[in-house]
Amino acid sequence: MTGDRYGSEIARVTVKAFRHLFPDLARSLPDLYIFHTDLLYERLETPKNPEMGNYALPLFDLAKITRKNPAEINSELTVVQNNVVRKDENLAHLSFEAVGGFNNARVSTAKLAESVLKDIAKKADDYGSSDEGSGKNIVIDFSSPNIAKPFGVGHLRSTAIGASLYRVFEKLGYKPIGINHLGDWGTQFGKLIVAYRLWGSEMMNKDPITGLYDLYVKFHKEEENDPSLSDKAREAFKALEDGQQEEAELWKEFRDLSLQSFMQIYDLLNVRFDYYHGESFYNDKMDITMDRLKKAGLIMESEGAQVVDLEQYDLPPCLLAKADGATLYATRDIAGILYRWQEFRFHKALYVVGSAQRDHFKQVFKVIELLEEAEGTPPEERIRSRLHHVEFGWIKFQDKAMSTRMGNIIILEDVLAKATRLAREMIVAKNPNLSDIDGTAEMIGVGAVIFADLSTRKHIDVNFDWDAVLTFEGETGPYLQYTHARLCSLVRHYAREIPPVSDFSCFDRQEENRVLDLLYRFPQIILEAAETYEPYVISSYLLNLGAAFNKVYQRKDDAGRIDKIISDDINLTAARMALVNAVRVVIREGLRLMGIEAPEEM
RNA sequence: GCCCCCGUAGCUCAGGGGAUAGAGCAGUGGUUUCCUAAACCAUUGGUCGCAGGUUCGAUUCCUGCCGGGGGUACCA
Repeated sequence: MTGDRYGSEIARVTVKAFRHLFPDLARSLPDLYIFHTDLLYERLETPKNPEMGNYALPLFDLAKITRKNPAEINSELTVVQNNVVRKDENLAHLSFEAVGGFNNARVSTAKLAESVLKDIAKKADDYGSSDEGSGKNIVIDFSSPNIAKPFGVGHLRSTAIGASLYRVFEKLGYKPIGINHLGDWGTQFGKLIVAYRLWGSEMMNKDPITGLYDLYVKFHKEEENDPSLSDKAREAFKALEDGQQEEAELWKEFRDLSLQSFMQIYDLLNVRFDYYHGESFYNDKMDITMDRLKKAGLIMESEGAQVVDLEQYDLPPCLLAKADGATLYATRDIAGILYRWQEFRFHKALYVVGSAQRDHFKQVFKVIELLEEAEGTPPEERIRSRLHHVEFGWIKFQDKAMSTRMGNIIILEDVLAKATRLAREMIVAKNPNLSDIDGTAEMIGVGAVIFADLSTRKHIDVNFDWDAVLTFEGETGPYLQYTHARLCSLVRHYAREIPPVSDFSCFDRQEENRVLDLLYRFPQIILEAAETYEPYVISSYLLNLGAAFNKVYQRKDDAGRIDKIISDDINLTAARMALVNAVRVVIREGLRLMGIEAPEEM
């Protein structure tokens, strides 16, 4: 219940009331959750409908234990609760109400306003920050596109989720270490080298990445008619692995070209990495890794390949080396884990990789576990429990998987460019005097694309839908940016320092309570996003906050006129501006955590 | 074959043993002498894939089936 002051208070009052109501039960079943503040706190829910209050406790199971009607317990309970609260002026802001089997608790809007607005005014952008992660490294492996292939929308999820988790953990005081595990090694380079030698001159005079991509697609097409190409590709890769100069030079050229083009995209997305250790980075660590696994007695030969048998764990064998001796990606991942542990002593290592690779990570993590057992690593040095595969669903297009090989892919740069162009048109139509039209259009276009990607839970497969990404209305990034821009506009209109609020009693409406309740929960939302590795928690929260505020912003008085934030009533205006500023700060910070910029005007 | 994920409004998605199943988009009707209408308000729309089971209570948990996707040793 860290930080949730009101929840704790409600739990305490309720436990007190239960002890009073059920003294016999407290003796016979002292461990029952209703007699323990922390256990009862765990049972508190947020009411379905905000009008029902700020917290709710369902009493149905209690009805069973006490053999009483839940509604009856509830009405007796609320009488006692309200009595307790009335007698203690420190708790006078709480009230309880019985609604069927739900015991609903409310925090007075004025009190909520006082604590939340003061807190946010003081901490500003640091609201919701903590130092719980202080001194702890979190390795985040994300994005990891394949060299020599275009950066498709399929790679957006890993990039957006990873970049967001990076910021979330950083806000909680951890030291995140972002690693881009580039796919810069493997048999596809054999294919590219062969393709380049055969058709390179005709393809490579256009844009290099498009050229490489065309070569890749062409290779796969030709391979169907000419199986000997596959053998040539294998040979070329073998030559590369053996360090043949000609192959190595080609590889380096492909890698440099790709990296250059990826950097443009990362700049647009505002994503950065601490390391670009791709797969090739581990080439010189493979022998040591294999030796270590051999020494631990984990490796056996099977059908010519070197494997770790995992049958007793219900997993297919983990392949470490092919029959021809070439290593595989599992080997590189294992080497990567060992290297990262040695280098960073991470508290956790996250692998933001699609769910298609679930079995792969299960295998790799299991091998690590077996290695630690075999080597007798002391418990505090073991890393298995620190490793997490943060998996997510596919991005499909028209219900089909996108495939680079088939040439059926949507290029992220095109999507970003299209969204930005559309945003620009909108600005020109609506706010042509805006000073930085191009810069703002980019923030909006890119923000729309990122938000769309982070606005569904990560585990489900999503269909890429041009319309969904290019919509700026409703539950979208631009909706939040727009709300934020209007808040900034209010601050500009107010045109003076927002003074400390002296009287919070003007916050007395349901809609304001809702906004304040959401602001109050922001720190918990960040924690939840970190615990579940789920940026969606933040996007959905921000939409609720935006909608709740817009309701306040556009409410009307009895005469049907907009009840303005800025009015002749100086004190009322100052108080409302404190609320405006708080919402502005939280939306801007929330968007930042998602990797989205918030323009002050749009 | 076996394993995993998904199936909720026309569309895209939330919810996840209990309070009338929620949003956005699309549809319909409103709101601006303008604190940015990229907004707000109202309204239409659901046998929560199907069939059983557990339970006082299931859209939610369990089993089976149907439909979609993914994984299942030398790709990553």
